[in-house]
Amino acid sequence: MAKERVTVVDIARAAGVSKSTVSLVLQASPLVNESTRAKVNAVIRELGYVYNRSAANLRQARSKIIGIVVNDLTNSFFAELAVGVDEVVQAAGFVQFLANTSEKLDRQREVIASMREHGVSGLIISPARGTEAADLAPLVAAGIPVVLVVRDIPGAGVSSLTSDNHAGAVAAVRHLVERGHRRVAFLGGFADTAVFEARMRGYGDALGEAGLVVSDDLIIGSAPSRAGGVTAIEQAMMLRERPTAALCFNDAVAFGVCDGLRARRLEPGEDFAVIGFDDVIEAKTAVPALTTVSVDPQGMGERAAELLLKQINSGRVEPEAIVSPVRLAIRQSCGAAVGRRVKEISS
Amino acid sequence: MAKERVTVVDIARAAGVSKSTVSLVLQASPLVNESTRAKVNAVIRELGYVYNRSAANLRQARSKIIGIVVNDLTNSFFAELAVGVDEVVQAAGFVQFLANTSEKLDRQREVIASMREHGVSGLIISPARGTEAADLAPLVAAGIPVVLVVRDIPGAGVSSLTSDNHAGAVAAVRHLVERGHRRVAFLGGFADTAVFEARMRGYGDALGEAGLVVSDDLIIGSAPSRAGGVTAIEQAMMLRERPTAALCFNDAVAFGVCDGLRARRLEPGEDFAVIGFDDVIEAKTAVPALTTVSVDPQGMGERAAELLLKQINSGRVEPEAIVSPVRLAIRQSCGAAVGRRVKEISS
DNA sequence: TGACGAAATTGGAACGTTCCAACTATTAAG
DNA sequence: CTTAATAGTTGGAACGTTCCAATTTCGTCA
Repeated sequence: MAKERVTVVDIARAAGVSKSTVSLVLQASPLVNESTRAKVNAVIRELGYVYNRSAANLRQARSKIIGIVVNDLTNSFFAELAVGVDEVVQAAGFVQFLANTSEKLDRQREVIASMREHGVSGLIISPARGTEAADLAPLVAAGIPVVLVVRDIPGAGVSSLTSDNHAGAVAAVRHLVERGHRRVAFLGGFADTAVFEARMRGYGDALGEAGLVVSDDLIIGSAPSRAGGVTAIEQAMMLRERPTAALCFNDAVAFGVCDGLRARRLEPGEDFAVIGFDDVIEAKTAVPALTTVSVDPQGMGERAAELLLKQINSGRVEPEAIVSPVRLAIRQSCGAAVGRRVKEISS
Repeated sequence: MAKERVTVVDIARAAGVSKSTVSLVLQASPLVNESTRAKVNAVIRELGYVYNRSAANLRQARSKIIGIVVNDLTNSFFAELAVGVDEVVQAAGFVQFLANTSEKLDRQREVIASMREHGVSGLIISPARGTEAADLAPLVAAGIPVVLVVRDIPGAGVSSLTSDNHAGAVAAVRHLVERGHRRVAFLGGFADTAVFEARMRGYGDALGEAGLVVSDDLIIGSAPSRAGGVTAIEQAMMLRERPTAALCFNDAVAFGVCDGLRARRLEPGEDFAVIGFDDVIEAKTAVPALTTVSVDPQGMGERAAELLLKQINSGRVEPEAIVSPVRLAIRQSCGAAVGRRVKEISS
């Protein structure tokens, strides 16, 4: 069944008008008379016509597709970001190509090339580690709007939307210090990323302003995952002078830190204060609820999409670097003023 | 810059061959001479040519795009499923359209329509709740291969890939019973889904074969989320005769149950046995590591993609309903043989 | 040397849409 | 009653590729 494709000329013939008129109807043009529009629409429904976007894309340049490439979909931060993007992109009548690079540069190169071939009218990219400005050059040369999210790439000449990592870290550490902590660790994350650098700098600055020295022992990198958090806290607890609190690179690490604490019979939030970063949805409902620097990934996805759409519609526009403010969501996991509760069972 | 698009005829002219030859080179046809192939490829690189898939799609029917629609990307089970799909689909030279429906039927209708317009050559769908066979009818009428994942829709006449929910539940409950539990609850999930029905039936059957009665009190539905798990276990703990173990609808619920348990100062795995369903990546690293029915979401995505690709390549093929086996991954969260450890601090 | 088959190459007609300029009806103004 | 303006409608030429049938080039064998 459905051997032959139904095309505009088929409905034109059936409706007794020209294909041009049908095309006008499809584009909801105000030029066509109300009654003919109704008739054409009726025939469209009747014959089960489906619009062929490949043909349309061929004729006109613009394409109603936007691409989104993320470095790790498995991380719920990025999954939420993607649904944020999808939300606004869909509402604008676009459709999203989503690709996952798993932090692999060659994979990223492939998917970007593939998206270009499909004529995406814009790209939202959370770049894989090690992405350079040169990787994006062909895109900007071709005049394709690009919005970088989460990780900025200096000198790429495209818009970016990042969160205020430095301010967030400062706020978190300040809070910890106010609650009496003197030995605060910075746990998790890969040291060679800009995000890590900014958060760690905020951590150091806040410590400094409180007159505390920052000790390299207390900065422990790891994979930015739950498993990484477990190993980081283990390492931290091997220190002679153990920390009593930690700012974690992200929420996944923070959850891992909580796990590791429990494995040592320490209750996060009571025996040790932990603060995360990102505020993924589970942060609110976890036990103890995670105190974290709220970045609102879904909202970030939405804003990135809006920014991209704006650039797409208004032709070419100046690249802008937006850093969105963050706020500290204070919940239970940082509840420990030092010594508030003396743990009976030691070790 | 890059005012004019570079097309096949441009490279044909520059390479001193015809556009047909260029097209042949692009398709890696064995028909063309090795030396001309090299020359053409050189020119392609030199001029920065990018292939126009819209034009190609227009000419030929097939499109190198597959669509994947999931009901909740925010749930890491589906995120992992999506990366599994992406993996094999990308390796096969396809690209994926991913859309999130948030369980909304009209959203689903829209995205499926949009994907058809883009000429996807196949669809992997994890249908929103309430999806009916009629919703998929236009797709099968148009001869577009569809693979349903996770949730099957009876009578839709398309292939499906589900996990053996019944057997998994049976294995889990059997394990609990062997460890001495008599009052086992079934927590979380919406009662009106086929997946819920299958898992609950397995739960009931296993109880029955052990000579235990199934009590409606112990079957407590909730949203299939972490928050839902918290409320479900709270409700369970209000019962006069409390359960000592629970099979949860999925891992998210199981994590919520653990949270709720801790909020009552009960340690999951010691004071109460909990088993999840799905085996998301965090299950392994959580503390306590979650005993769960392993479904391998990523592998499932891969198999779904392979199945779809097979159908796409081999023209039309009989719809097949595959139910993939599951295994019980025994970890710590079910560690409690009843009474094995007497909790000192009661309440 | 000529003929033949195989290997390469090629021009032109699609594919289904949009855009443009031109056209026809209809209405309003003089 | 003519003219001008306005509202709708229309045919045909693109867009960049693939496919087909036809053609050229080449090596081989009688």
